[in-house]
Amino acid sequence: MAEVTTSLSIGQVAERTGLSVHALRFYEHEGLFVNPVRRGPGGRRVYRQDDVDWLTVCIILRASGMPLTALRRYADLVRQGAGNEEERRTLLREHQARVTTQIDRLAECLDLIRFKVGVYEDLLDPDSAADHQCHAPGR
Amino acid sequence: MAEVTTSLSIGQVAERTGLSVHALRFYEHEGLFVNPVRRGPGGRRVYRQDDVDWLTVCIILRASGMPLTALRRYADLVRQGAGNEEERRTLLREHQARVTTQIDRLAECLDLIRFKVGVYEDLLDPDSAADHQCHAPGR
DNA sequence: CTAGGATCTAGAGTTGGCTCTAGGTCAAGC
DNA sequence: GCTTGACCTAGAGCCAACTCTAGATCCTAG
Repeated sequence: MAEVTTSLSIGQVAERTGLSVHALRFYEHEGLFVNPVRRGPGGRRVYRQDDVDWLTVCIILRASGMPLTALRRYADLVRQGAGNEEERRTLLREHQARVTTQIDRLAECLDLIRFKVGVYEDLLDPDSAADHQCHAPGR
Repeated sequence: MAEVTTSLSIGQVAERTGLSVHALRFYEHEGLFVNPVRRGPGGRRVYRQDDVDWLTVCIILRASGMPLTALRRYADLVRQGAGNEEERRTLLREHQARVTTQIDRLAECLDLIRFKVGVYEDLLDPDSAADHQCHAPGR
C-alpha cells in the first residue's frame, strides 16, 4: 500500500482538480506552479500529488476571488523558499480581509433580496403574510 | 419642503449612484431601465428619483453577482406591469439561493485562508501560538 | 501497420461588463 | 463672439481568465 511518488498525467490532474487541461497549461504558462512542471518522455507533463495539493489551494484562493496576479505573487514567494514568510502572511491576510468584506457585502445584499422576495410572497399569498417593515427602494 | 418631481441630469445620477455616465448610458442601451429614460431639450437624458431608486436596486443585485441578462429580465417583468409577480419572485428566489450558496462557499474558503494565516502566524511568532489541527494541503 | 486517443505548442477567440474615443451639439458666462 | 463644460451617438477598446483551434507528435491496442 505504498504509492511513494505517483506520477500523474495532465488528464489525470484535470480529472482530480476539476480544472481543464487547457487551464492547467495556462496556469503553468502564467507561473502559478511552485515547482516547474517536470516533463516525461515525449515532452509530456508529469505531475505529482503535491502539485495537486497546490492546485487545490489555488482553486480555493481563486474561488474566493483572488486574482491570478496575486496567486502568481504567492507562488513566487513559496518558490523562493524560506525567508519571506512575513510577506506571505501579509498577502494572505489582505486576501482574508477582502473575503470577509465580500461576505459582509453579500449578506447586506441578501437582506434586500429577502425583503423583496418577502414582498412578492405577501402579494402572491397574503394569507401567510407576516408583518414587514418597509424601508427599501421600490419595485 | 416639497420637491415634487425633481429632474436629474445624467451627471447628477452618476454622482448619487456611483455609476459612471458611461455605465448609465450602457445600462439604458441594455434595456435595464424600467421606464424609458425621458429626454429634455437638446435630447438630454432626464432622470427622476425613482430612476435612482431603481438603479440602487440594480446596483445591489449586481453587487451580489446577478448578471446583466437576469437584471434585464427582471426589468422587463417590472416594465410589463402587474400579472407576472410569480415570475419575479422566482427570479429573485433563484438569485437569493445563488447568493447564499456563494456566501457559504466564501465562508469555506475563509476557513482555509484563516488556517494558512494561522500557520504563518505560528511560524513568525511562535510564542503566541495556539494549538491547531493539521488537515489542510501544504505550502 | 494503423487507427485512436492523449498530449504537445503557439496563438487566436470568447465572454461580461464596462470604459474610452471621436466627433458633434448646446447653454452659460466672460 | 468665444470658450468651457456637460451632454449626445456610435462604436472601438480593454481586462481577466479562460477556452478553443490547428497542426504536430507520441503511445497503445488490434
